[in-house]
Amino acid sequence: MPDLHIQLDFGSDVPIYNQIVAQVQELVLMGALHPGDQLPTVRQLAAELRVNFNTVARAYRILDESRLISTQQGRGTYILGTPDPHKSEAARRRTLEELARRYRDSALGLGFSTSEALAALQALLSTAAEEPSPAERPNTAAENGPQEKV
Amino acid sequence: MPDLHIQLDFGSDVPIYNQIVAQVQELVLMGALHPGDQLPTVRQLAAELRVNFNTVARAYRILDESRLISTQQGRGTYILGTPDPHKSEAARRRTLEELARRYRDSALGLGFSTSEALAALQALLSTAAEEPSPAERPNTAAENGPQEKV
DNA sequence: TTTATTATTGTATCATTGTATCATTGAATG
DNA sequence: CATTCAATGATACAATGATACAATAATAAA
Repeated sequence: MPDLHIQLDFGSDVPIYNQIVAQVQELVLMGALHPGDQLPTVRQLAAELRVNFNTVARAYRILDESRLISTQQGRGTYILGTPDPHKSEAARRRTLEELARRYRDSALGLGFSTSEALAALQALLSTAAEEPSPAERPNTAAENGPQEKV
Repeated sequence: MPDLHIQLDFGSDVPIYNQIVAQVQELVLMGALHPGDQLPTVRQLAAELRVNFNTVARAYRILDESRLISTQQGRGTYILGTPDPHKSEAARRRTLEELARRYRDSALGLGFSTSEALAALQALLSTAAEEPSPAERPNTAAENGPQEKV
């Protein structure tokens, strides 16, 4: 759990929670925080910064909504995996193949044939015609990161 | 002791224990788990899912209270009689569709298109040509399950 | 076999973490 | 002034984790 060295300016007109948001974003961008890293708890950081922990929680929630971190009740908050660009194309491909294997095995385990599994996927993809552009979609999933407290 | 192939989404707002409950219900409903089958121990499943075993225990307790499983201190947890003995074909179909949805969403989360997801599955199914016939799968069912002293 | 010991299983209790809701503050505005 | 509203604080809560415990099984000892 790294010390974030966040510096607040209580005289500023920019709200505390926004200062926290900005500085965490900065730390991630500069590479001081890596995917999977656990952030201080809302109460720890709040004590360090001499603010109410709700203010830290509010900052964390904003960062969570922007998919930069993952806040998990009872577990903590973790830096979320960077969207895509850092993962090599080969690694992405291997992950996709692993997902396909899992889907096939699950279907077989339920007594379906591989052709039925394939047909089910085709049916799903044809019904949901509107396929969101990967560029626009705010990276809903991938959630690889935070479950392991590194 | 079957591997349940439970997949958790730590970023979701639905609690872990509810995700476990839902997926076990699913597995029973579609016939992947039969009366008498022993579930993984709370610690085994917890280690596999990277969560605290109390979380698994909480899920098991909920399933026990709904009379779907029987948790027995010192013995383990076992599938009870299914409330609906005829696992409907519709339920199996719904489960397959849910699995397909998960596969698609995971692929999209990795930045792949739906067509790429489909192609990956097709490639996998073509390479592994040996497909076990569903008819051959013997019902590994409850024939001699570990007598539940309920 | 019988008994004692050890291991494994689920249970109970509390601590820790983030969340939800409302109260308070203080500055902007009329 | 009074009003309003965003920012922050206080409190209660839900989800998860850590630890000790009790019940059952498995094994060893007598």
